[in-house]
Amino acid sequence: MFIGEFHHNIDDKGRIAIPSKYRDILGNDFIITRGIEHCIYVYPNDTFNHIVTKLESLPFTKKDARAFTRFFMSGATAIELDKQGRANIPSPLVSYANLSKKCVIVGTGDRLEIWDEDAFNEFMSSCNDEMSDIAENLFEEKI
Amino acid sequence: MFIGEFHHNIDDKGRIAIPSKYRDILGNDFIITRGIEHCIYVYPNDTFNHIVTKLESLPFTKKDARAFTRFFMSGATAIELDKQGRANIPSPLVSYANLSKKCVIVGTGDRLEIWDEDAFNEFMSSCNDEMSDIAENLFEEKI
DNA sequence: TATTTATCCCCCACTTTTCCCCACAGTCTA
DNA sequence: TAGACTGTGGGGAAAAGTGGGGGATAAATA
Repeated sequence: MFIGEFHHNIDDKGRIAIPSKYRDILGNDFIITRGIEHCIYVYPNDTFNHIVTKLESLPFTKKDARAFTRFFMSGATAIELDKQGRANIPSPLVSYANLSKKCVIVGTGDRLEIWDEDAFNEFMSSCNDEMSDIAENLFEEKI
Repeated sequence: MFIGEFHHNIDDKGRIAIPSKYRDILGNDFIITRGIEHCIYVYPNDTFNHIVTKLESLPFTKKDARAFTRFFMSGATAIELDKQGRANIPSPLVSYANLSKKCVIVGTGDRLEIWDEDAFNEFMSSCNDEMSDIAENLFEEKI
């Protein structure tokens, strides 16, 4: 399970070090793709394949299915870590997530997310106040 | 499986390089045809044949079936890559997809899509805002 | 039928990008 | 304090993408 928050730099070549703590779970190759809030999702192969299977069950004749599949699959890239444990982020994803230099890598259970540091701080502070309301509607009964 | 996003140029002769990453899956000959959002779909032969079978199962007595089959089949062309790994796009498809110079080639699971860069950016930014909503309604239960 | 015109491929050469390797600095551990 | 590990930066070789020229084949015209 992915937990925690790490602050790493992405360099001019689009390389960013994956926290060593995660490498055991991720292995040497895995998938990254566009995330919904302009961040990057990092999935172990199994998890990603599972989502793809779900998406493939949707017909391409449905507009929303096309849009989401395009969004999700076109952003996806198979990553292999180099000997230093870094992932090479393709430039379309770098610009999608507005990664400049300072990045944040956070674990969110079944995946990692890579954020631009400023964007992450902004997002977190913007919903900190609402968190009480957000939590309110998540579950009906006791968890 | 086709994933990823590549930015290539189409030249005056209508040639565009298919990303080398895809050539293994596609092989040397495959099918391209009109896609729904004014882009070009690229299918391996098997996949294309499978869709054709599906379309043929629709009765020609239905107006929509006739229209869509006509749309899909009339645009189709068999492509052979040249020795540089480029596909020659027939001019009707070039104009259908408004390809000028800068193009985007994206993988969407079972096929590739070739877009004019401007058109692609426009489409993606137009549905970026909705992507959260779209994702919201795609699945009811956990995927 | 012969000549011209156009089209399509193939090949070569250049540029750009990508990938892989090495090196260094800071931190933690034994 | 020495050694190992982690994160960061840069250089060089190889691959991928791009553009243009030339020859073969097909179409068009006299």
